[in-house]
Amino acid sequence: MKLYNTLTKKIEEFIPNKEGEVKMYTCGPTVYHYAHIGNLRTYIFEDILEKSLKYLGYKVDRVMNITDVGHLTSDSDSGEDKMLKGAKREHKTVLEIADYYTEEFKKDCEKLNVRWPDTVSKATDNIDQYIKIITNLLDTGYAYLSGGNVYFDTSKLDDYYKLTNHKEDEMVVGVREGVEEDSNKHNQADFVLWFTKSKFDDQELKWDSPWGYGYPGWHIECSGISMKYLGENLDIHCGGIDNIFPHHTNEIAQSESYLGHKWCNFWVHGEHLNDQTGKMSKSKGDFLTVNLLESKGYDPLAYRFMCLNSQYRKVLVFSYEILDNMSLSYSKLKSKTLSLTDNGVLDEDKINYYDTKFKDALNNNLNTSMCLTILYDVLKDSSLNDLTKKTIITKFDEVLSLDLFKESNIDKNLEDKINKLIEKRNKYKEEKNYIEADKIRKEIINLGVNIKDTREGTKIIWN
RNA sequence: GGGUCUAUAGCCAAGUGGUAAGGCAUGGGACUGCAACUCCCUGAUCGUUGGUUCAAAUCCGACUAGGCCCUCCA
Repeated sequence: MKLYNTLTKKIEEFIPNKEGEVKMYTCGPTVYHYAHIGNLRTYIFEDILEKSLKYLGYKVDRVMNITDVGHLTSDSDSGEDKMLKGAKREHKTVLEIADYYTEEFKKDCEKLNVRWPDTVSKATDNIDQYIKIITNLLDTGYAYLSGGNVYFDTSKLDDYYKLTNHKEDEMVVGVREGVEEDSNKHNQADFVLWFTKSKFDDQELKWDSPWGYGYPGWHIECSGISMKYLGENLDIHCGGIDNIFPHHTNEIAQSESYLGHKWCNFWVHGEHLNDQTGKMSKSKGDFLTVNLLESKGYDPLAYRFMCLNSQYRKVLVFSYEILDNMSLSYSKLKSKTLSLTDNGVLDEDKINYYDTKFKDALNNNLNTSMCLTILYDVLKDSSLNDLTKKTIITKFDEVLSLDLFKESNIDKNLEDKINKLIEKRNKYKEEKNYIEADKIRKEIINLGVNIKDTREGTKIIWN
């Protein structure tokens, strides 16, 4: 499989450390608020990657963290803890907040058919692991104590910026507002591994450590959890593109210093979903959640379809115009797949032919847009019988996960009611009383469904 | 200022050197009492500009526009 590797800035052939097996780590959410659909885009991408690897025959072992402590609004000692901020906002404890939003995140994933990873671990469940790593980094001189906190010493590394090509001299400190420099640091780029001293004394979650009562920095959790569950050699590390710096840069620094060897060969990052003004964020403009889209009548899977129509490395811009367009495409596609029958005999040659094309598209840096084109090709191929089409597309949907053969939930009472109305309408139609017939049609449409007159009679079209 | 990515029809988008996939919309037609659904037909020389080449949307340079990162972020 060819994938773009942020580490080399090239599309490369993906080769795992152990043939046929992939150890994959993906950065999880900080559960202090609802996820917006931009956040979820990354999880959709990771889901597609995981399922593609499996489709191509790899055994995939995937781990994700849940950040429920330590993620500050800044990496200097001046930041506010995101979790704490969420708890204050809602007058709850940090743990209540974490549990609540973890569940909400899980629900969003279910709605988007994002598979929950095999191993999902909370940052607060692995404190001993972080302490083990930090102790080692202090022993080997990669870390130092200052002002009560433990820092990683980036000056010990020649290639700290290898993921970004940043040049330290050219870096602009405080590009963002509200970033204060931490005077305890020896170098500008150093980062905190363990806090015992924060300006925010009311930090709820703290643990004993060799350096005092405190809590871990944000970056150490991903390194710790990854190594605990996936070992010393990782094959793929994913995340949103914004994580490249500083989060992933710091993960590499601390992990490789700890291990004494290269840690992860492939870094794969998902591009953002932007709104028309640029980056989507929770603090600005519409807070687009899956729930919001649903309340406006959109199927969450139409959003998944929208993501698949693009490619994970391309900026995707959100607008309701585009979502409307994609919703329509999606429902048309689905009505086609749902109308496929079980008639015919399986054509193994054709199945293999399309399966190969589909795999080629996935192999090509997850060309999901091409995957959809192949899907349309299958539907249009007049040499294929329905059963063969259905078999091929069912396989595709293992990766695409668009529920292409899942009927929407039909309300039985509503169905009866509509059928009665249709009967009534047909009577009027026979009498050529089209005024009354149209009235009934309008009534049916007002119930939220459509009808279609066919040779076999009137059919209900469920939206 | 440094880094990084992008620029293809109204919209989404494929294309990785040989004369532009696909989807949605639009327009026309079939079907219909009219419609909806469905089906058929219908559109672009690829941001601008140099260069390499027999041949470039595809490679190289410049320019223009835009996104993101440079210690919140997916």
